[in-house]
Amino acid sequence: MTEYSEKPHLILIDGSGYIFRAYHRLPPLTNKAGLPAGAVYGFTTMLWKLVENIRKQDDAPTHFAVIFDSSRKSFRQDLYPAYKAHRPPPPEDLVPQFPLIREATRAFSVPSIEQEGLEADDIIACYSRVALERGFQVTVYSSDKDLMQLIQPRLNLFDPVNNCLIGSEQVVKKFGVVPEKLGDLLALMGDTADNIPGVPGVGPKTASRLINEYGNLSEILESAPEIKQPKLRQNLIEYKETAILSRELVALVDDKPLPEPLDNLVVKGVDMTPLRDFLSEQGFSSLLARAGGGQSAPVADGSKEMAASSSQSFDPDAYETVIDEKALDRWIADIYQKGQVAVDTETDNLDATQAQLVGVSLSTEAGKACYIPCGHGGHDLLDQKPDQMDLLLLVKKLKPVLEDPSILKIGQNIKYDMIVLSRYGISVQPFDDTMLLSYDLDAGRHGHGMDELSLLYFDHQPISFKSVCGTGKSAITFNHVPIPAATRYAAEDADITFRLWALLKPRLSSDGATRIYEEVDRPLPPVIARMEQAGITVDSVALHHLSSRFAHDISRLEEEIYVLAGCRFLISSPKQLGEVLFGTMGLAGGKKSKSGQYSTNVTELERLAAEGEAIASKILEWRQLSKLKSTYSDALIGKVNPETGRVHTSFSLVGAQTGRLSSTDPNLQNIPIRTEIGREIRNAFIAKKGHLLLSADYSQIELRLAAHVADEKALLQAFREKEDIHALTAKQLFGHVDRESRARAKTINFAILYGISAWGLAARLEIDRFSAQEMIDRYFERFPAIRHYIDRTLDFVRLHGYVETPFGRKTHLPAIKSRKVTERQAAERQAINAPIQGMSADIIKRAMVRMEPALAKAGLSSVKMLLQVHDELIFEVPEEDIEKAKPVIRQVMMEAALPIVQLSVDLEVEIGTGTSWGAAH
DNA sequence: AAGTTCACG
DNA sequence: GACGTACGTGAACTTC
Repeated sequence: MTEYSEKPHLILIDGSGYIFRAYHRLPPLTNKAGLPAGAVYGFTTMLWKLVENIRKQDDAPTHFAVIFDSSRKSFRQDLYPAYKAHRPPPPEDLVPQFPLIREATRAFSVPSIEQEGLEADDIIACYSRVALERGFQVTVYSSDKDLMQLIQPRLNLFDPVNNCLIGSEQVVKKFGVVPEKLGDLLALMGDTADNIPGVPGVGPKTASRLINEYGNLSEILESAPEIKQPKLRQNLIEYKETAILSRELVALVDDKPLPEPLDNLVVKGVDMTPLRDFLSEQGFSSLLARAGGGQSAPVADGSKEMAASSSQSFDPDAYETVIDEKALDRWIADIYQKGQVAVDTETDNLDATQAQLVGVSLSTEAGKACYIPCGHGGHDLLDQKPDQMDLLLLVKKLKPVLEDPSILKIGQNIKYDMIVLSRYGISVQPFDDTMLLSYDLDAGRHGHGMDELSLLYFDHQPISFKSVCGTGKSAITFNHVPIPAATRYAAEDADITFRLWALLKPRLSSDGATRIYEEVDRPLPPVIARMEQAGITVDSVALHHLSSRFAHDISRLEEEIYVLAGCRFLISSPKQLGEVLFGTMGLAGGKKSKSGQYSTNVTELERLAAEGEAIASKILEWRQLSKLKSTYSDALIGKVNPETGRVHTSFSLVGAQTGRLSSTDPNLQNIPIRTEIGREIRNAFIAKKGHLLLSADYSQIELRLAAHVADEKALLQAFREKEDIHALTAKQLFGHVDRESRARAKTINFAILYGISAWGLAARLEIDRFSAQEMIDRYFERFPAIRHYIDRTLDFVRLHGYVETPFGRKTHLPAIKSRKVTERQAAERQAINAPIQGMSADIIKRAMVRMEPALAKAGLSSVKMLLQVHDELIFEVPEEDIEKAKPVIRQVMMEAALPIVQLSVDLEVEIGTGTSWGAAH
């Protein structure tokens, strides 16, 4: 037996878990030989990362192996033939990849282990037992709940998805029992994926309660007759044998002989030859390049060239925790010397409007960052607070810096920090926002979250919020994070933010994005922050009434639907509904969706309803009411902030590729209006006492902008003469105007904005493709400049890979070069639409920025802007100021494009007022 | 986590 | 000759 001078550490990779994750994460690629290799590639990159990262760790492994399932049969099938019987066979394009994946493992000089009759979990258990007996530390890379049974001192799981360790504590948090009891819990619960029966009616909650009450499974089964709940008692008695069988099935076997001696798993350097051979055989050229040119591979003799590929590496131990005044003064002096600082606030709530400050992190140069805790420790009196900075002192010291006009503050999504800090009397300015920089430079290329940008630019995976605070119910708020961990996380965020700024800011001018950043997006965060903080009042009583009315109608409809269907089923399940309608009931209609399911969407149901199927109209009504109840009346009540009594949405500045805002938690940009019953939801948005809501919306702004960018004289003239634009189109296309032809013309006008296709238009208008094509041809005949605009735009996007608005907002469309026709055509339609939708967004954003100063100048500071819904702004106005406010708002909105863009068409603004949002329309 | 549906501009 | 269709969002729900 070999002796190790260092403390031995064994890492075991659950290979099967990795395979399936790689398969689902990646598109179906093929290798050089034309065989499917998406999973092979994914697995290879994961292994690469793993091998590379492992070397960087302090407790680097001395032993390392990847474990695979050998075949689909294990001893468990002998025990219980139905075990995993419901599992569909692996996808057919995955099957040929299994042997390649084992080959990949060996190419990295890593042992690949499997054993007939045993599952990977069992082999892992066997190695773990032996290693622990020999005094090893063991880490199992898997998030499989069965493997969590193994957790004990010196053995942890590492969850590769969330990048965090899973120990006893996490198991208790997740399941409510210690790892030793997990087998009993899993046996009681059962597992549908593995077809482990368990005890009916027992889920995770009941199982953990029973275990904590009675100690273990056999005690529970023995004490079953005493249990109070009749159904549970009966099930525990009746399914006693099933429970015992389930216990055997979930138990991991740890006493089989090892397929390879433990000593054979010792970590060696990577032999480059087989690795390069493998990569080149598969045609993984980017990886080959990284492994090539005589450079050594990831683990080879501990060299650092992989880590050095990013400009400067990240060292979490270099970050400082600042808890005394002197240290803070040193940082402030450094900020004044440098002239700029990256700032990030840590709080106890993701919702900025409710968040308390927990700490602040600062960074003044790459690699140099600190964290200043000021709100750690629990909030009840008994909880001890750690040594940290006094909150009031911190605010007093930081306020002059954050408000100093000569110091640039850099944030990643700085709107959040502005909202938090404003509640401590700090108004941050001037500022840059790295998220907005990225958005204005690279919309359409990738996302703009910090983790994604860090990985992209620095090849560095930041410490995840999840790994610090956990997820789901067991998540803790940041004030409960121990300060050393908080420093590593928070200071790193400031460090990354600073580095992103240094990288992205210079690109503004070289990429031609200065105008859109400076004139449209950068001024927005404080404006939107104030809107979010203002919130809007909802009438909870009215919403409650609506909810109960909906509930009543929904259950009535349910009964009627069941009668018509002749059976009970989950109406909310499209799968079950499709089977009932088109299977059991035998209604006409075919398989529609990609996954082979019957389509049951509005169009289908309306078709059935028109054919006289009573059940279809009932389902449509049921759907409408369920939607209104669950998404609106129920949900909005829960979103009322207890402190303000109002609902505060969060607007995302980078949510849409085109420059539009988006709204979340709750989304207040999709409140119903199109149906009578839906509009009642909108009526529940009300003005506060003595005020009215004012809604101002741009009339047909996108069509006007299309007319402008295309310079289509016929359309421009029609707008100038205030003609009904859809009626005009109807007249041009059909020679006459009535309700029907105007509605069709309206559809066509929209189709133009969206990038028309004969098929799409045909479906919408329920005509054949040829008539649709004829209509499109006629449209272009009458409005030739529109066709010219489309052609020009497509030429441009094919040449440059992006389109842009007159304000310089770019949308990148890399799919324009796709070899797949459908992807390419989709990109073409986006290219036609993005400049128009984007310009509309630019204009309303400029109006929003100018609105506050304009109102203030007119003595209307009490008018509050509350919401933006793409072409509409909602204000709350004191009753007596209504008439004075209207012309100010109208003028700002109409002139918002000036002076950068002189539109060849007027923008019209329609204004309505009322006590509710519904009434203001 | 993906797929389906549906609310809005 | 087949493909699969409007553009942009977010939330709830079921299924795997």
